Amino acid sequence: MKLDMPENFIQDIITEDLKEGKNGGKVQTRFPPEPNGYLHIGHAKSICLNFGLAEANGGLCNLRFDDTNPTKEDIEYVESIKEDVRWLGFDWDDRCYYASDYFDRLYEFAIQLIKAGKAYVCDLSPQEIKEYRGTLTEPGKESPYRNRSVEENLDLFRRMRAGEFPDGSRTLRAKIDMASPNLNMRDPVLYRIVHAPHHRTGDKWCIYPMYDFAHPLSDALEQITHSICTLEFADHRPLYDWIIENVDFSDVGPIKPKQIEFARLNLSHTVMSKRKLRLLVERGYVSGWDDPRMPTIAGLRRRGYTPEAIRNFCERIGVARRNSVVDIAFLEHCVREDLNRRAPRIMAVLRPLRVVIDNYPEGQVEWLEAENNPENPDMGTRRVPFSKVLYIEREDFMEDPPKKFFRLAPGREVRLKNAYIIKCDRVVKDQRTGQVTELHCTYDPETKSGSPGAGRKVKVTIHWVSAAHAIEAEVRLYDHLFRSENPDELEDFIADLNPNSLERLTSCMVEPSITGASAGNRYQFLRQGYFCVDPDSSAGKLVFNRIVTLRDEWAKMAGSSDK
RNA sequence: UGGGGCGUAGCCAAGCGGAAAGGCAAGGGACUUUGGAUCCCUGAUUCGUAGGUUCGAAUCCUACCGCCCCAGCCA
Repeated sequence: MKLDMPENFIQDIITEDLKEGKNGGKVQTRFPPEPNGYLHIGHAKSICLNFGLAEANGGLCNLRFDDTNPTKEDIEYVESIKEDVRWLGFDWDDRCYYASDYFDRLYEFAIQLIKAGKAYVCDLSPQEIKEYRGTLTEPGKESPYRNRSVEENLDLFRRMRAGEFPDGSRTLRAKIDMASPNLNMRDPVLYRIVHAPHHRTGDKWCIYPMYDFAHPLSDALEQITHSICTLEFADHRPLYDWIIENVDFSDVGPIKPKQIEFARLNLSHTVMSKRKLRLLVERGYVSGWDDPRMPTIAGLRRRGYTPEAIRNFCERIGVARRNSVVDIAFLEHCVREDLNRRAPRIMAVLRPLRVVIDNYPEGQVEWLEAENNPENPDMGTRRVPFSKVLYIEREDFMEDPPKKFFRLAPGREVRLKNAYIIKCDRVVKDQRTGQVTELHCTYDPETKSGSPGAGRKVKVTIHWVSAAHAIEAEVRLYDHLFRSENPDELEDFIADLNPNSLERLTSCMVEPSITGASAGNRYQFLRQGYFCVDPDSSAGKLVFNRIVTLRDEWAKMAGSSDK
């Protein structure tokens, strides 16, 4: 996987380190997800960064599951995470690690700290620890258990491990500084007692290391040179460094990992926290983690996004320390750009309006040639059937058109893509509702595409499908999940859900060349957007997801003031 | 009122003492058998504010203002 990483401040740091000969010229990164939820596009940014930086600097990136909290993690998530990282196009070879694989060594490191008088077993309850911690503006108080002897600490810690004490009754704490202005340094908990089975280590442990202890040491064990994480961990860096400096792991290697923080990705019109995404899934606001409206990798994949588009997006948004909200329009731009080059064109009528070509011979069928992708002639051509009765898009006809409407109207002409110019002669309406039910048109036989007479200009070209040959399909149209640009800052983000984020059209008509399409296939429906075959499709019925619309000048005009 | 971060166009984002990159969005035009694509053009006399240093400041200094994060035995 080759990423064209633009320069960023982390690359600057790496470049500087390399110049100074740090770490023997080695660059080693890691992507460390906690298996407690599905990956989303924010993780994609981190994945691209970690794998990209490693690759750009001749190094490697490990996949490491940060699974130190058995009560929140599950094997289901590790499988989905692996699938998503792989799908994005990254390869960790045989370097898939688990913090839980290090539990034995981490335990030894803890013993080491105890022996050095730098950690102690504390009997304070969770509530007491909180009270002793102090506040943002006042220093904390030292635990009465802070100065136990090394022997007693060793004994107690071994018994913690042996399961002699109930959950919450004791912890192992680092002995640092209860008066530190950085709360993370006020004797942070290193180990807690949790009598819960772990998805990988089973019942072997009843004490589990905290992130602040496990993470720097896992990095050390893997000899990570640059440990990249998000901004909220900046306050933890002094603790990260304290662990690295106070634990002796020189037998594993000389590299002392350094933590570097960057701003996580926020996307407009969606939420990114696992908690909120889980809520959407659990309360049924979406169909699942892979609902095509979700910003999860699984959701984007099902929607039809390509890994290339997502990677390109991640590379182009930049890496900085400033909190920001990237406009989702930029993500959409990235897929359009990718799909414009790759997606074959086909004609599909989403909201059919029947058109009868009065002067076209009954029963005649012409198979007309159509380009598969004007951007790429190598993609070849196909034949589409033309006959007397067609469907066109309801939106492509207006009985009383406004000034800028160039499409079909009584007495007006349009070109049918790859076919003929037709003229609208008569409008048939439902007597009761007044709804237009059918158009009668005449075609100009001289204007067949490719023929000498085809040069005649009309204002616009529309798509169509032969009624007798059309394949009926369901099409799901998606819009932003939330109405607000930044639902995250709302008191009640659920109330901001876009009621129109999904529209299902069940009687769409697609040209017959679609026959045989399978889940995951992507197409451009001419003039409408990019669509992807959904796994819900069955032999009898295709289901499409709209990935993204095409840019639409007319929609912009129509959407504004005078329609 | 403690500590840690961050303020460059509507949204991202380069810039690191010597005349404010680029992308998205927006607007205008050319072209077009997709109102698609493509191609042109239009934006900051100014970088949160105010002072200061300097021949010269978005870049250095000072003060102020604003926003984000931290008081889980979560990560």
